[in-house]
Amino acid sequence: MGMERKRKRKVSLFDVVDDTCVSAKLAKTNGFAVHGNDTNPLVNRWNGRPYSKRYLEILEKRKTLPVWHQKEEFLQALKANQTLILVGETGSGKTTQIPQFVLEAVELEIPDKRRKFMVACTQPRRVAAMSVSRRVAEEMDVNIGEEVGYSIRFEDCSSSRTVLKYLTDGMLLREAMADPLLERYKVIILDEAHERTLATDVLFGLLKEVLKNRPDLKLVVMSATLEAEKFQGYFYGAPLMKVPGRLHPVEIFYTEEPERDYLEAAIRTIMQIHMCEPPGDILVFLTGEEEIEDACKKISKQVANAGDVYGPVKVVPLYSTLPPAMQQKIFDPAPPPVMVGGSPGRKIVVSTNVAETSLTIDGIVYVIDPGFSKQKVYNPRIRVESLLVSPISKASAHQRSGRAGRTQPGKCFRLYTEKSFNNDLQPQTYPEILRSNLANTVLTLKKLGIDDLVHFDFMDPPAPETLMRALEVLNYLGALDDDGNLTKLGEIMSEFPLDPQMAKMLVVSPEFNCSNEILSISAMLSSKSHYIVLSVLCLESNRMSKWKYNNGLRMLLLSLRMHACLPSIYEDASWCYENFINPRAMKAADNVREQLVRIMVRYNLKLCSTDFNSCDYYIDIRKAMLAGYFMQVAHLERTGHYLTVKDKQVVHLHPSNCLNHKPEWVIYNEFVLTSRNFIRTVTDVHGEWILDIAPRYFNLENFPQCEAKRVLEKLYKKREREGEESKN
DNA sequence: GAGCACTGC
Repeated sequence: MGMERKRKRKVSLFDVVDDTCVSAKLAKTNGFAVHGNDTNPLVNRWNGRPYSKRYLEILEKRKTLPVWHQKEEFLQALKANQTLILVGETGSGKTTQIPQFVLEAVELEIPDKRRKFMVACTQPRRVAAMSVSRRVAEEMDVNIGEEVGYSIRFEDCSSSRTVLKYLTDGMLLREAMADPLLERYKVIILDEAHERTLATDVLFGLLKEVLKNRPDLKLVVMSATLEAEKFQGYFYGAPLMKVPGRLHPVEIFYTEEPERDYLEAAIRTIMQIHMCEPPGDILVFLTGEEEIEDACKKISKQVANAGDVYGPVKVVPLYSTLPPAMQQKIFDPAPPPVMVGGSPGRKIVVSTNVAETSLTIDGIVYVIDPGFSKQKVYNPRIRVESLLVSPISKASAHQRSGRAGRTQPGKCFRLYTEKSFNNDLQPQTYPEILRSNLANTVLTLKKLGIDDLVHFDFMDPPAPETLMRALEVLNYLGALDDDGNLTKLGEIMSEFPLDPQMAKMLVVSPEFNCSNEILSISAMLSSKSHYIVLSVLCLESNRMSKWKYNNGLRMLLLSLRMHACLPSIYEDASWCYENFINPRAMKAADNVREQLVRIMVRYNLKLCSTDFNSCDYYIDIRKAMLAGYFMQVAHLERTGHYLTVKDKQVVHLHPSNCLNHKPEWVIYNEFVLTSRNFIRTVTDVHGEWILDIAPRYFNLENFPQCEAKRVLEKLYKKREREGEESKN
């Protein structure tokens, strides 16, 4: 209800607040008047220039895409409905063609030409947004960034002339935070909706509300086929259009019996294909880096043992944290025969789920699918996200097998029985929203003006406990008041692309006189800090002892400080080497830092540092960290183990920590559940600070009985005594 | 004394 009221108010402001006036004027001077020139088939209506020869060539190819056969049908359905669902498999051309069809059919200027609207098309991944928009700009014979553009974090490649914008789903959600009715758009296309990313799921619910308040806005939801009816039900029975894909047939094979060891079975299958099947590259899906590297070694060894009768093999690992140069190897051609007339070579790609959606490798003919992947799971009771090797879904298995049929008919070997496929695999992977900590999402929703989360129309509503946990965390952080309304602090926090704890730490850091340092820490933590230092260390264990000799934390903070002061220093490769720093990761962190600084400046948050020679320098930093992470405190018990405060989980310092002793109180950035409960990226804090900085969370009245409580009680009493003494 | 599925802002 609250949201609707707010929205309506915003609509009434429509004529007063018109931030597109400038762009409208620009558009006119940029030749937008040619818009009416549709009748001249040789002139591009978007920029008034004659079409190039290349345009006409591409146009002929475009017309052979399956989706073109249904162009008229689509345009009629679009005209007649506010929401439309379009399902189509890989190769239908929907991602590139549908937005162009929409442009042809929708009036993007209001009659007096004071306002110009856009068409948006969302993608779950940045690379897709970039590459697809480039392709479409070429197809439309315009320059990228002008009439067709894209917008992703760190890069807005669009202009006042842009009529079609590809953007990540997360980016559209960000835009909605500043413009809740998405008033700059006339049509919004949500692509790859079946992937059910957190951002897409939030956009679903949001757009349903926006559509009620914006009768002129249209929504097209594009997805793979499997969940089409569910989407239809959710969007009030919106019409469904099906577009055939264009893939080569893939023959599916199951095992007769369940496999006990999928890794062994996968390698056995590879060898069978290599020795018995016609030429063609192989793609194997495994679960993680270590498993993949291990498998690659074993495969190379077995191929070598098989002898020269069979063709040569190139085994290539693939996972997202692999350096880009190594990732490129998946596109290398298969090796040539060893001798003239010998058996042709084969490329074997051993990959995580990246090859399922994000990366496409042409030339794959055989897919081996053991049926597992690492998936995120969330336990709201102890607020911990962890990764678990779990069976994949039917949809995922389908997607994997499709990877064999991109260039010619292929084969997919599923290392489980057909019965297991039918009975054991769930139809869809659980959407991310059901497997995540929602603190950040709830903050975003509040900022979007959604007051009543319980009745928010989620396609799959998260567990009430997960929502309650998120509300509780935000309330303790001061982002929401006791009625669940967004506070001024919460509003500022929501502007930062960070988790709420980190956003809080950053927003309050000027009070501790260390925002320059906290900016660096936030930037590095949110761009995976351990890769900056530790991956280098692991490779050079002989240098590690030298590094360990120094106080690790101080060392890291020192480099942080240099980072804060001299951002160009990491361009010096030898300096990076000497200081155990990965320049690529450092550059990424610096990008993040710059973005955070811009937000700080926008909200008048002071950029400041304590004097480096002051003994308060590190203390101030640690206090600011505590101000964000006081809900992630662990206490060292007399038994020598750490217990997380309140949740009372036994945890261990992750061996990658830089501490040379076990402090009584620590705050941690991450709780990871692997062979044991580990807390990773740990900083020591003092009990006295806890009382000062988070008195409400550490209020002893509703505190479970434990050693930490007794220690805190003593500290409170000591403080009382000191207070009285100073009075006397 | 362990070892990060994949995205995104």
